[in-house]
Amino acid sequence: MTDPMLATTTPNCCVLETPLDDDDATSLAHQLKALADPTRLRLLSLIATSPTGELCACVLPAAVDKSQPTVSHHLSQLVQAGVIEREQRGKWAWFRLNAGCLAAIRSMLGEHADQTSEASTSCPPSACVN
Amino acid sequence: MTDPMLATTTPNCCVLETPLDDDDATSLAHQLKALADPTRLRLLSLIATSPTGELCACVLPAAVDKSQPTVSHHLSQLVQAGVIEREQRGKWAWFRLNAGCLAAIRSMLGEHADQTSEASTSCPPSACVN
DNA sequence: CTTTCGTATCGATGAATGTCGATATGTTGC
DNA sequence: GCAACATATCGACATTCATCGATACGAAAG
Repeated sequence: MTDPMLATTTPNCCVLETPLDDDDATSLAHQLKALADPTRLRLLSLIATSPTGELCACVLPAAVDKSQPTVSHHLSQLVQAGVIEREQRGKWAWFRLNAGCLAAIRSMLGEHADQTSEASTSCPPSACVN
Repeated sequence: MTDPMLATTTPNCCVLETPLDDDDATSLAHQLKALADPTRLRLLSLIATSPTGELCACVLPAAVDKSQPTVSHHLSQLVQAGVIEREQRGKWAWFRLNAGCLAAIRSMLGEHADQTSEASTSCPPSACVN
């Protein structure tokens, strides 16, 4: 209605199709914020790449070199964001990836961002880390 | 080498393939942090959905209802992260999406996150916003 | 050259966040 | 019930960050 050149495949789902309203922007920002931390990304990555598809919390403090409360805190953030799922098994807590959530976040970042431009700079050349 | 069940399409690029080392996690976290703010997401979305593909900075403070210094600050963050590009044209600054960067971030979140699971919860039911 | 106007930088401030030690909760085994 | 252990919660602290007013920079116009 507002813009005739859009409406290709996805109606109004992602950042590249329709200007986000405040609510959508806030909720997407929440999701991304849950991912936007080195320790949480490493935890997520460890869980996601586990051969069995799940990982016991007991190995994680050592794996990411952080204290047990810190790891517990980060795991809670990831669970609350819906990126991973928690299961109590005896006295151990096991975590599993929720791939659907990650896919949803990815699609919010643009369903067809690939065909639009073939990675001009890929991203920041080197200024990225700072 | 470490895990025989991987190596499907992407070698070692994303969170779902290989456990991230500290450096990769830090740089990905930086990228995501640049996106993980409601105001920046709205700015990005406005620029990305502009019919001409670019937008003058002069319209943005009103568009997102934030002060001019605040908008300038957020635009700088997005430029530094490589998500948008800046071009000085006369006394106006114009911004354009760098779709390649967004695609790169998306692929870091998982090339084939789609086929792994069909959005069980999609994401957090409603607890997401808080 | 001076004024005007768009944008960036500076300084300050209040809020959010990552981290950890201490402690509470909860589950297993004796 | 009690001891042992895995995990969560609490309180505190340092750091980061979003925001804005004031101001500096830069380019166009007169």
